[in-house]
This record gives sequence, C-alpha cells and structure tokens, in this order.
Amino acid sequence: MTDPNRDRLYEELATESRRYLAAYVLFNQAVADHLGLHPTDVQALSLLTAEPEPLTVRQIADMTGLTTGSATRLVDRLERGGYVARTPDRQDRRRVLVTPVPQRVARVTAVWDELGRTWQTLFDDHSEDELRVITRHMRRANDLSHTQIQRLRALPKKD
Amino acid sequence: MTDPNRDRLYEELATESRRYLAAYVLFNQAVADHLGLHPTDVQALSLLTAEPEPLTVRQIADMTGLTTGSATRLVDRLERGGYVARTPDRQDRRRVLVTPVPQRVARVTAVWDELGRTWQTLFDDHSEDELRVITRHMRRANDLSHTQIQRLRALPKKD
DNA sequence: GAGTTTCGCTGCGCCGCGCAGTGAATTGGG
DNA sequence: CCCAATTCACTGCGCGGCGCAGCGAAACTC
Repeated sequence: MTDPNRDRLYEELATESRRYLAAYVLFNQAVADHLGLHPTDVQALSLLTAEPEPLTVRQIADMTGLTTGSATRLVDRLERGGYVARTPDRQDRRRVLVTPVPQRVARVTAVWDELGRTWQTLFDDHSEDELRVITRHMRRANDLSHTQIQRLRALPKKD
Repeated sequence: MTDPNRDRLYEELATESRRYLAAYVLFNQAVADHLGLHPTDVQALSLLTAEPEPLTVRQIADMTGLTTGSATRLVDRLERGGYVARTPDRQDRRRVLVTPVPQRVARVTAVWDELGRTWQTLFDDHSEDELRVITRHMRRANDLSHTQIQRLRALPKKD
C-alpha cells in the first residue's frame, strides 16, 4: 500500500507534471507572441488541426472552455487573420463549420514542427515500449482529467 | 532513420500530447473557476508551492511569463485573497519576498490532491521503471521547451 | 559621491472574456 | 401538421487582466 519508494516516485511525478504544464503554457505564449496572436488562438488552432474534420463553433467552445460568444469572437480573429474559413453546414443550417486554411496554418505548425524535430531527437533513445508507455499514460490522464473537470463543475464553488 | 513503426508512434504521441496538454489547461481553468480565481493565479500558486523557498516578484514574473507590473497585480490579488504574504527582504531592501500562507493554500492543493489520489489509482498498474520513464520524459521535454522559448524570443517576429 | 542598473509599484489604454439576450433553424409532442 | 421548446451562432455591454511606460527607492560601479 504505502511503499515509500513508490510514494517518492509519485511525488516526483506530480512536481514534474506541474513544471511540464507551466513550460507548455510558456511555450504556447511564446509561439503566440512570435506570430502576433493570442495564446487562446494558438491553442484553438492546435486543436483544430489535430481533428480530421472541421469543427463547429460550439465544439471549439467546448474544447477550449470558453462560451459560445467568446468562441465566435475567436473565430472572428482567426478568420480575419486568414487562418480559418467559415463554411455553412448543409445538414444543419444553424451551424457554421470552421475549416483551417492549410497554407496559412502551415506557418503556425512550422513552429510546432520545429519543436517536433527536436522532440524526435529526444525520443530517439527511447525504446518503442517506452514510447507506448508514455502515450498510454497521456491518453489515460487525458480521459481522467475530463471526468475530473465534470466533477469540479458539478461541485459547489468554494469561497 | 525512417522506421514506419516508430514514425507512427511519433505521430500518435504528438497528437496525444496536444490533447493531454489541452486537457491540463482545461483542468487548471476548472480549478480556478471552482475557487473563484484566475487561471494565472492558480498557476502561480502551483509554481510558488513547488519551490522550497519564497520567490521575489520578479521571479514570479519570469516563471509565469508576465511583466513585473502584472506580477505585482497578481501578488496583489493573491495577497487580498489571503493566499500569500509579502515579506521584505533583509538582504536587499528593494526586493519583496512572496511567501504562501499554508492553511489558505491547502485549500487549493486539496483540489490538486483530489486529482492526485485518482492519479495514483491510474499509476498503480505501472511498474516503477515505467513511472521513471514518464517522469524522465517530462523533465527532458521541460528543459527542451525552455531552450526553445529562448530561441523563439530571440527570433524576429513573423507578421 | 555621481551615474547606472535593478527592484517593485502605479496610471493608462487595449482587448479578451463572461453574461445576457437576439433571431434563425431544428426538434419533439399532441 | 402546428406550435412550443431547444439549440445554434452571433452581438452589446461591462469587467478586469495585461503590457507599456514611467516613478521613487535601493543597490552596484568606477
């Protein structure tokens, strides 16, 4: 139950996770500054390009955690910057599909890939099993945090 | 060089990382909402409690990525909320040391630990070696992103 | 001891954001 | 079939965090 060795590993991993997140936020900020965008916009673009199909405004709102109103404004900015295009949905005419503009978005992903290349060198001395371990951990932590978020939102607010 | 199997793993890990970090940001946001704070404040508290010694305002500014002015305001909010206390530095009287107030901060970390406990159940079927692999990856990615941020800031801004 | 640098702090304006409400489109129940 | 309820994206409005520029005070430099 309380293996002191494992406890130390847990502790270490917890602290490292915090720094990991902090580093990501800083990196995201740096990318945004570099491109003259806002961190939220970069984050949205990252999520948008990760999905195979175009998203609706509401989906973007859910994934970023903003309201639909703010999401509309976000898409406004991205559209004005030429990063995405609004396309009406044929099936449901209330909906608006937001599709990324490849050549423009490439400018953003280029910065990401710049990191990605260095990442590869970082991964190169990992075995395939180790890579799978990391990926699996992230996926599970991802799922877990979603349920945790649900719980937090359902709970009464403190103070 | 181009092992298709590894390439697929890289691809998978890259996408999963995005989602993982996005989820982390969302969780941070949810915690902030729950406590009636701002995400930046929670992040600062997280970093503040992770360090063994009190930080100066400038150090907080550097770690969070904001200007000293905004950092001052951030400390103002945290102080007003009773989360931290300002202490003058004896050695350098220009400096102000920001020390977390344990009993008040405990309220925040309680929410983190709530996730931590569930995390433990998630980790329980990992071997110690696997835990070390994950921790090591995060630490290295952390270091790497810092150098990347330096590079980004040095580069000329695009657009 | 005068000049320079660093510290934290403070007006100011910008702008992202949540809130609440709008019209249009879709869905469901009698 | 029609009318109510829901969902969609969008829009004023006010709040407030943030960067910017400048401020005295304290520390370092020569």
